Amino acid sequence: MIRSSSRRKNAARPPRGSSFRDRARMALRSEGHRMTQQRDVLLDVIQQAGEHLDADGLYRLARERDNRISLSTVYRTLALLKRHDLVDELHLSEEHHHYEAKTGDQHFHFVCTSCGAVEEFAGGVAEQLRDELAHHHGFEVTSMQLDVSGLCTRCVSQPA
Amino acid sequence: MIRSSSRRKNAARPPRGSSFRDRARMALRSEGHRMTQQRDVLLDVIQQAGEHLDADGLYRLARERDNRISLSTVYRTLALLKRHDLVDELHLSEEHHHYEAKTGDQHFHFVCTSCGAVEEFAGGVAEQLRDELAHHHGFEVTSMQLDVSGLCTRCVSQPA
DNA sequence: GTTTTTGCAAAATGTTTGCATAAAG
DNA sequence: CTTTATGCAAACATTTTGCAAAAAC
Repeated sequence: MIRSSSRRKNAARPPRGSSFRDRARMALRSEGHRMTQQRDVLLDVIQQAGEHLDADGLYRLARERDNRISLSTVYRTLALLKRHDLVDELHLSEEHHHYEAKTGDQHFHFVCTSCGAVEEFAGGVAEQLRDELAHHHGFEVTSMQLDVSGLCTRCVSQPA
Repeated sequence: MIRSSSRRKNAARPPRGSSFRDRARMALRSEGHRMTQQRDVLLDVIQQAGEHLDADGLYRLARERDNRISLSTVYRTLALLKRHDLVDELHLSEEHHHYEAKTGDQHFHFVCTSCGAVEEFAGGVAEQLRDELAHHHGFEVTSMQLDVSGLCTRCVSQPA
């Protein structure tokens, strides 16, 4: 007997609140991309680790679970996810890129210059800024990236 | 006859409102660095061109004036200027770094996703954000970089 | 004359790509 | 069986470095 849960497989979009992994899976499939072992592991790693990993970090984590993955695949997958707006590529102050699952709610980054910790903070500033730019400059804002650096709570209290 | 302008040469710091070039010259000399032809040209180029050039762009411009300069020197000079807080290194959404003379007054960047134009805008947001981060998170902010992307006035009005 | 800076070529990074093979559908 | 994705190694773009020669002081 067919229950109201577990609907038919061609559901148009992932249910509200679904995990990054589920959303990504669905988005990729619906565009005719194949769900390979490598992509599956990567999606999981990105979701779990969550915070600001670089390609090499993701590669390492993925490899711990399944060593049949190469760095090229990591890059290719990240590019694919980026194209589908599933991850954000961050340009923090380092020489390489960082990636994170896109959540929809705007948040920004704080990097501690002393210990290197990266923390996120939500942006009430965003809306205000968006308006200001629209009014004063005629810009139509599609994305913002705010990166702040300085000393985090711990490093403030215990100077190096 | 000695006039009140043109003071003695060991003035402690560059006069208020002096050009980037002058400030830089002075800062470097006072630290025992030598003022070479190459550095001189570069300082001038950075000052004149002003906006967000990458190393290669600066190299090209410098070379137009004096072909006795190499890309290595450009990089080395930029690193030196960065170390002395005379230029900012920007991490816009591209693969290479951009540089600009540090002015002291906070400004942020808007990149048009359609035509690629980079515009600056001053930040009244800055102070507010600094306070918010100090109070809510205990961060001591030393620098902020805000990069906004979207459509600039022209591209809004004349869709591609 | 001593020390710093330069140019060059070579190395080091981080990322992308061509191509034959493997896996997905 | 057809098409897409993978691994590998090689290519690329940007930035850094070692070293002998040149320029600054």
